Amino acid sequence: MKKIISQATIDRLPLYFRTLQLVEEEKTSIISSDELGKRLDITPEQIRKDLATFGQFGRKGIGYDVHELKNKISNILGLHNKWRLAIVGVGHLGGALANYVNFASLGFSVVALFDKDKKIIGSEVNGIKVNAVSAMKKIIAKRAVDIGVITVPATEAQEVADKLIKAGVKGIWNFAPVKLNVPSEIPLVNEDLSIGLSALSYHMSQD
Amino acid sequence: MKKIISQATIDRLPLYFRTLQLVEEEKTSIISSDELGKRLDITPEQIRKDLATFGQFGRKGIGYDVHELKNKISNILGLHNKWRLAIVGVGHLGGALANYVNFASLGFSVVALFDKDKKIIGSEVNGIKVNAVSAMKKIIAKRAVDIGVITVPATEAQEVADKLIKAGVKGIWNFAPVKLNVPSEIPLVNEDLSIGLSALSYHMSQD
DNA sequence: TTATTATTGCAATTAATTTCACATTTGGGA
DNA sequence: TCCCAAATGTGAAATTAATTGCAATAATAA
Repeated sequence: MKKIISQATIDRLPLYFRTLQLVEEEKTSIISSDELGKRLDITPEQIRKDLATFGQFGRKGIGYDVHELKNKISNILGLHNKWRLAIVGVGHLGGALANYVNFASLGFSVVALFDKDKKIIGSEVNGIKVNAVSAMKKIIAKRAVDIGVITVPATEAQEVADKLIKAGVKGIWNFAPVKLNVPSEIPLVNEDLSIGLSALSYHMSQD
Repeated sequence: MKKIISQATIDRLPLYFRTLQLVEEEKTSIISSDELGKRLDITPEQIRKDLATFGQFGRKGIGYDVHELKNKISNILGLHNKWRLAIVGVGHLGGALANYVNFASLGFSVVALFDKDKKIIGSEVNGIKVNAVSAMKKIIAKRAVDIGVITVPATEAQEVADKLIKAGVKGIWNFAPVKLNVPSEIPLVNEDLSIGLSALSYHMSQD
């Protein structure tokens, strides 16, 4: 009885979650879809519809319990899993992600770093030692890595993806600007910066 | 006679553009929607529909001229403008973006860096000197900056956005996980890493 | 107690996007 | 020259997503 939730809805849930975290810190215990919508520029109807896809637990005339809703969304998104990440490619972007503090508030932690460059292997980034790509299989198993983060050049990304999957990661977060082929049971999310930048360029050119 | 192109289509155009760049390097002069689709995992019908929104210039029975199509997409996306970027917040992420080479192939260049931390101001990143946020107005005008890139903490992002707009930038690329209020004539693109990561977590939790 | 106001949940509708189906065009080979 | 295979372009159908309208519920104040 798996309810199908649309990708559009899934992409809005983190926004709700983050806003609820902030609201919770403000010691507010109830919030309406209207207020949540104002903070995020999303219509309250859209929010109610999104939330309704996974059950009803708002209270008519009142609103939603902030704490309860936050936990519910956290569960839907699987954030209680405390996912463990390995970053492959400790260049500028990989290094930045290794230091990215916002992960922690979502329950993610970086537990391994890999690179193929001998000049980088052995150094430490944010307290984590950089290992050789050749040691991937062993270290990923040992540190119980769930998610592989790919921050290598596009030309090497497919090879790295194959290795990560062979080593046992359960999902891939890809920053390389290339389409990766992965088995259908391995979730893959692409973070393609050139799309957003190009879209910005497009909108700036319209007048 | 401005043709309205959907955001979904605009987001696919950079993928077509990038693939065409690669195909061009392979010295291939003609490509079919079928071949392009295979490389990107997008149906050929979808590609033809997307391209049809801005005119018809494929050749029936033949396909599309790689060079012509690439240039056409570049023009649609406004990539011929050679946009000039300023990055505000030279932390790990801002520093990584300052070094990001993929920008160049799309015609973007980073021409200014700003931070409020006195320990960082005056240092150089990728050959560009980091300036104080207080010098923003003057430097943005002088260096003809088009796009402001926000890589400061969420709590400071709105203030930075206001300053960038006052200084005259024509678009904003925001990496801070917060909803920014900007005038409707200033295009804004949000690059929210927690959305993708949360979506990955969601899909990994479904079984 | 009763009216009023706030707010959710949901069905119906509308809008946007994708997929399908096929007529049309082009080049090449018999 | 004529037929066939390979492609595009596009209207129609199907699907997916967003919006609208409203009944139902809860708290509060008269």
